[in-house]
Amino acid sequence: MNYWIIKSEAETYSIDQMKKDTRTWWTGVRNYQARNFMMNEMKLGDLCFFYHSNAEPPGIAGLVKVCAPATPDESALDKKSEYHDPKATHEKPIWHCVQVEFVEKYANFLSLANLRSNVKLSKMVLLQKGSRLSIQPVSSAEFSEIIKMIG
DNA sequence: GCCAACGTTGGC
DNA sequence: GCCAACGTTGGC
Repeated sequence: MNYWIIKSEAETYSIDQMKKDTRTWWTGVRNYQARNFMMNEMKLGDLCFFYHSNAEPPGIAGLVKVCAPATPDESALDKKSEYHDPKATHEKPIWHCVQVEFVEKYANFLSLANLRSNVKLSKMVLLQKGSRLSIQPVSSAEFSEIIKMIG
């Protein structure tokens, strides 16, 4: 089992919307490193912290799990989508995404500032300077430490 | 709203 | 293949 953090702008797609939808394809990722995590490393059942970026405050809002493996991201092929990529074709879709399923919304929202205050998490990808990757790996030690903080 | 950090693009 | 210019991310 691997662990992840997936970011979403709270204004665009929040944990509340995730809860309402139950399941959603994680479309719109247009970064190769993040895509490669979804295509090559995310496994069914992997747990992902749901992170609100560009939020006030930013932080971990809940938990989801991978419920379907990566398939072509339809939004890249859809001319009307804001995520449309003119270089993507049905033969070479370029972008792929997994489906995730709602697990939990945390009663104790865990802010970025709070995460930074824990020295055990200082190596986390999320907390490195200039780290903007929208899908990031989380070690099992980091995962259990965060679960402990959420309580 | 600012701006540092990062990824991508495209000229050469 | 280099690298300047540009667009985006995301914390503050």
